Amino acid sequence: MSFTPSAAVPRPLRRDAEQNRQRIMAAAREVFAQRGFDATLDEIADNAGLGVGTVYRRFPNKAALIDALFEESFARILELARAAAEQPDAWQGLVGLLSSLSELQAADRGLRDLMLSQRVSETRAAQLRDTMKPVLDPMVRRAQEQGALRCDFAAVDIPILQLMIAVACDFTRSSDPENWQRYLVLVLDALCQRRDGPTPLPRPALDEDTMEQAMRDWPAAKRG
Amino acid sequence: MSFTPSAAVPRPLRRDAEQNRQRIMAAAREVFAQRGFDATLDEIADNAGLGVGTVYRRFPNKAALIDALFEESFARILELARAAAEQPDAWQGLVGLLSSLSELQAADRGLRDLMLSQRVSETRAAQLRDTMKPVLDPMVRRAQEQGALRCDFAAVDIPILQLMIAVACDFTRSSDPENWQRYLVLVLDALCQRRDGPTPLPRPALDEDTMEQAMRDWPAAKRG
DNA sequence: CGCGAATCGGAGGTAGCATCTCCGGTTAGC
DNA sequence: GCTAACCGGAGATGCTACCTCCGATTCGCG
Repeated sequence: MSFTPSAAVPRPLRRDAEQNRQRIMAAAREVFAQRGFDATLDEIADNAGLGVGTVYRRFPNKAALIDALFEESFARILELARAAAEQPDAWQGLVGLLSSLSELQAADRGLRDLMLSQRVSETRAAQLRDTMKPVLDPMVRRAQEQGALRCDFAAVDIPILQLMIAVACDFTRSSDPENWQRYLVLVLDALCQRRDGPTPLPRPALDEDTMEQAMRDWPAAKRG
Repeated sequence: MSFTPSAAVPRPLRRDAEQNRQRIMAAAREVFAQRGFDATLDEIADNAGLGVGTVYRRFPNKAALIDALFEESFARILELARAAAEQPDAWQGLVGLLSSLSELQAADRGLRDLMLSQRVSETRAAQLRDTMKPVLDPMVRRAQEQGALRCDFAAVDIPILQLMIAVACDFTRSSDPENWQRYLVLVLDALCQRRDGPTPLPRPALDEDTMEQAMRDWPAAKRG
């Protein structure tokens, strides 16, 4: 039993190979961020300026590549959750967390696929859930005890709300990639215990033409 | 120039053919309701107890079949919208409309694909939008004037909220197909101008195991 | 410098899936 | 009974994504 993370490496990669491995990872980060996990490995290879074969020698398959990138993204998400949970005002913490997560997933589709367990291995998904739960649960309870968060809310609702915001984001992004903020604030107004008036929405509603175009551009509407 | 809708029908279908046409339509209604518009015509043919060839002789392609079913579904949606718009209490009308639409789309995925313009011909989608707009716009304005609906809400937000509820519905349906109601009420609480406390949520949050299973069963998470 | 092992490129093999066609066999109905 | 209309469903077609293969190239040790 070895305690070093990289045990029994028979031989380090040749220098060019190692450099290409880095390039592949970088390209994967970028391409996955834009297109999500259903981007092709061919795309990633192109983006890295390499052939697909090179990618496949370094990573046995697509899942392995995603897995190799998992740790760093996972750490980013966990970091946000921890920071949010440490806020004295738990409601502010929750608001901040939902905002940051929405922003991340709006900017990086791969991260979103990760958060929402799309095309992530079952093990990884479970790992993420198990790590997040003990961080989120107390924060939610505290926000409720402090009287700011509605008491019928539950921590498991968080991913579902993220999913809802993600869809709104996808749908409205073509006209302005920041339009998701409107729907985030709407959701937050749903979560608070009581309020005298609406929180001002940070973005205007889509106008007629934009809406029409959004329906066309929307990837999920593939024609029938 | 003829004013009859079915002009120049060269000859009525043979009796067995006409009966099969009905069977196909019925099967399509059922299968589309369960699986949405990406159900295969092969599935529909099976369900109708016929071969695919028969379906394709009657309808030149899948889009034509969907189109043939469009009118009746379209009428149902429009009917709901009109009824909602006629309510004296416009807020109640809006709440009722969002509820009914959500219920429809939860029970019939085809209807949802129709509402959200997925795989519906551009002409049809435009037709639906143009008909709905003059019904929804005044209702929204009235609800705002009556002081119940937040003033920064817009009628174009309605389809987006439907989309959000649809996703929540998809995600949570495996454990209980009525779970969407929880998220509908959340959304409604976001829309009202002011409230002293939260509207009680009609469904409990998903429990731990259900949540885990939901992530697995979810069609959008196709594995990586 | 030279040589063998490691690496690269990217054209295609393979697989899966959905739409739609084709034609030998069947049936309605005059 | 006879013919035009109809049926069935195997498979042609088209597409897309994952992955493999092998000749050409490059690294880097001796």
